[in-house]
Amino acid sequence: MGNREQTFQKILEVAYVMFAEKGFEKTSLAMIAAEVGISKPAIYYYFQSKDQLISFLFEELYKEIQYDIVVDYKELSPSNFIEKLLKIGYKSIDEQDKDPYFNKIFSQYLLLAARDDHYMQQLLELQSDYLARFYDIFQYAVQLEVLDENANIEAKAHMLAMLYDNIGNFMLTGSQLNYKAIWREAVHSVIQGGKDE
Amino acid sequence: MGNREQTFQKILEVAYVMFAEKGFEKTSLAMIAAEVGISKPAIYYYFQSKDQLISFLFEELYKEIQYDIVVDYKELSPSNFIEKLLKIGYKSIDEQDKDPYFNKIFSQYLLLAARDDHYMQQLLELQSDYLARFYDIFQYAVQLEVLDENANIEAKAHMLAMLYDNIGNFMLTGSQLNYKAIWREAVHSVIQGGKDE
DNA sequence: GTCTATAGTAGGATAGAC
DNA sequence: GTCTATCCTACTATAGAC
Repeated sequence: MGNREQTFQKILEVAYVMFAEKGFEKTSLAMIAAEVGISKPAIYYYFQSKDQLISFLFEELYKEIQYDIVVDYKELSPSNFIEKLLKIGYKSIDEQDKDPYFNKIFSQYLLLAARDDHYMQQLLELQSDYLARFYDIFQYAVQLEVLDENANIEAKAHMLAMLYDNIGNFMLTGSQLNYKAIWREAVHSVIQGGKDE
Repeated sequence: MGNREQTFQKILEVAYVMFAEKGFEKTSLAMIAAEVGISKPAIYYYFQSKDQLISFLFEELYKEIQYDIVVDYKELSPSNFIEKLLKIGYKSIDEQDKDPYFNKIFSQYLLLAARDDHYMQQLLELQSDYLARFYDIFQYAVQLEVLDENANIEAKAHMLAMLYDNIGNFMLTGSQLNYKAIWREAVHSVIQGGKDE
């Protein structure tokens, strides 16, 4: 890795942390530069503007998220279906403990999206991709006869997706809830309810 | 209402809308003053600083939220329990359609809270109050024998509370989901799951 | 109670040297 | 590739007149 690439990555890393901790607006380029160990104008060699730096960071996160929920359908069976569904939630809970910055940054992009169509469009893509993954899993559950085909598959899938999403937000506030128990309850409720209807 | 009170309220109303639309940082006191029809320094007659205006607005919202979920336990019976629980969600969904500003503002205070203990403390109070209300309702459900006492009451209550909360966030992004169907599914899943265990 | 005028500060961004 | 120096703009906040 050359000097150029090194500084570039360092700026991104520092910006990621500072944006998460202080927010986009309250983080000035001067502060980032100081932390990186370069001067403010040097940042302009790598990024056209502060907005472009923020936007570039989003693109990087965007790529990461898309590989977040991965399910290997070949592994799914009627007997291990619930277990696999539980693991999806557990994994997310464990990861959010590890990187406390991610959600702080991400919720800021959500706010930006309310005023910027470019971000909004990409976030909506993420969101619908996200909802679709849960929906796919539930459709497969019908095939496996874990769920009745008359059960309200879509509502069940969206419910779990929305809960999954909000666990991250709650962890952000530092609430010490038993998230795994909540997720377990949700998964069991949804699956059992679908067998009885 | 005197002139003084009138201008004071007008500043708050204008600030509420502009903060929601553009965000705290991108809304200057000059913009608020222009919209109100006074000059910028005039705002300092009513508020010590911009931060104090933001903080005051939060206090007002804080009071509103606390009266959000109201349940009259005398009205609850085994036969109408699910119906009443459904109404709590429906009401929130309908109200968020009406005031699109509330969530946009509120999510900004959430971000502030991550860096300001004062906000964090109050938000945590709101959140635990909120979780407790759902928990109380579910404990009452056990009394009514709508739910088995061995059912995981706490997890069920927290699950519904978190879903309830995130419906607002999703509506903020403009996602056109069938929120009432999702809420209905959640309520039914949770109650039915609890009877069978 | 609201104004005009202005101080003081800090931000993003650019020009040009090395 | 990184620097110094500097510009422009916009903001919060204050002083003091009316």
